[in-house]
Parts: sequence; C-alpha cells; structure tokens
Amino acid sequence: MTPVQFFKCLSDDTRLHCVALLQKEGKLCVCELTSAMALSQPKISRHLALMRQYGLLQDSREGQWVFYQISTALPDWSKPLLENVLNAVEQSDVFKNAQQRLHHMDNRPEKVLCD
Amino acid sequence: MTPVQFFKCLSDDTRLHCVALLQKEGKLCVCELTSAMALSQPKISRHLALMRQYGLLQDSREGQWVFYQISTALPDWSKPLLENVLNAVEQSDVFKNAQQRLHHMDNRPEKVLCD
DNA sequence: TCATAATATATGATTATCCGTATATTAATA
DNA sequence: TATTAATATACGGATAATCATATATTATGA
Repeated sequence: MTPVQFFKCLSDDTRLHCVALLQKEGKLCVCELTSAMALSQPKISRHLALMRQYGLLQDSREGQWVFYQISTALPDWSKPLLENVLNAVEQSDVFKNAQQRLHHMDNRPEKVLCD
Repeated sequence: MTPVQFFKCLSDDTRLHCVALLQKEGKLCVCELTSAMALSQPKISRHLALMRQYGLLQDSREGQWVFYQISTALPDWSKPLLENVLNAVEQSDVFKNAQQRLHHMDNRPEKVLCD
C-alpha cells in the first residue's frame, strides 16, 4: 500500500466511516457494516474490496459471514496516521448514527474471538 | 474542511508531495514548488488552489510571488494526522528528488520571515 | 507605457470514480 | 437437492478528476 492509496481509502465518506467503525469495533462482517451505514450491500462490499486490495483491510470467512478488520500487517508509516482517524470522525452525526444502528441490530453474528 | 476533504488533499501524488514539502520547508512559492516537483505551472497551481479552497493551505502574496503554507488555523483533529504525513513520504524517491531540485534552484525568491 | 515574470483560470478531452441494478458465488439448512 | 442468507462481481450510466494547452491577471521594472 502506497501513501496515496492509503489516503484514497479515507477520501470517501463510506470508506472512511467503515474504517472508523472497524477501528472502534475490531471486526465486523459485511452485513453489520451494511446495517450500520444504512447503505446497500453491493456498495459496502465494493468499498471493502477496494480497501482489501490496497492492503488496508483483511478479511476472514467464518461460515456464511465474511469479517473485515484493519490489516494486522500495516506499513509502519501508516500506524500513527490510522490511530488518529477515529478521532477525526467520532464526533460526526454520520458516525454516531452508524454506531447506534450497529448496536441496535438484532441477529448480529457471533464472532470467533480466538483468531 | 471535512475529514474527507482533508484526505482527498492527500490522495494525489502531486498534492501529497506538495504538502510534505510545505511541511518540511514551511513556506514555498508556486515557482519553487513547480521546480521542485518538475511539473507544469498550471498543474501545480490548480492543485494548490484546491487545497486552499478546502482550507488545508493558505497563501500570501509577496510582490510577484504567491507563497503557500500549511494553514495556521487547522481543525484540531487534523493536526496529529498532518504531523505524520511527512513521515509517510520522506523516504520516497519522488520526495527526495523534489527536495534536491528545490535546494539546487537558482534565483529562489527571498522570503519575508516576519509574518 | 511596454515588456516580462509569476500566477491563475478557462476549455475541451480523457480517464477515473461511484452508483444502482442485476446476477453469480458460497455456505448453511431443511 | 432445493432454498435461503450472505457476499461478491459484472455492467452501464452518470458524475467527478485530471491534464495539456491556451489565455488572462497581477506585479515589476525598464
């Protein structure tokens, strides 16, 4: 991942808020992000795929769910930047509403915590 | 400036390296940035105008030169992010070459340092 | 006032991005 | 095996970004 690719990931509202949610929640499946953001599944899925291709996110399938998280193998220069991303958006209504919807979801999939 | 606008500024090679140069050098005129980046003057000028409109940069005319610098009135959330931008690019050849060309320029304009 | 240097902007073409919709794929379950 | 849920991808259209080129603007100095 180049610095420009890193910043491209964050230069779109949908992607930025997904990253912030993943930063805060650790690991979310596509349907959780879709509900939280109140956007269509293909839209979320396309944005997640882009960030996976750039190397910002990694995915792991658990049964019928695919969980996304911030990559565990990020370049060093990106880590301090990423730590300040959540801070930049957590006050916004869009982010707070997304968090609300996430925590009010019913049927959230169980996470396997041991990996 | 919204977070997305902030990241948009940094999601293009030309803009990212201009920001990094301004971070390192403090204040540069358009012709210095044009020489440093080895790109056309209108191209540099357009990118600088975009970042000025978003509020990331501010300009100040000194005679025939227009100097750009990182805005002195940035939102709080952007400051720690900006501090790590230079770190992300300073190792790259593009950035090192730009610095080389900047310091090897002849006829660099004098800066008024008292403002 | 004329010429020049520095900078900004306009124009049109090309390319990239983003989205809705439809459909394909994968896994679970009846 | 048929169905359903979750996810990914393909397609086409709309919008936005980017660029090279040409030209306008502003300031300086002869």
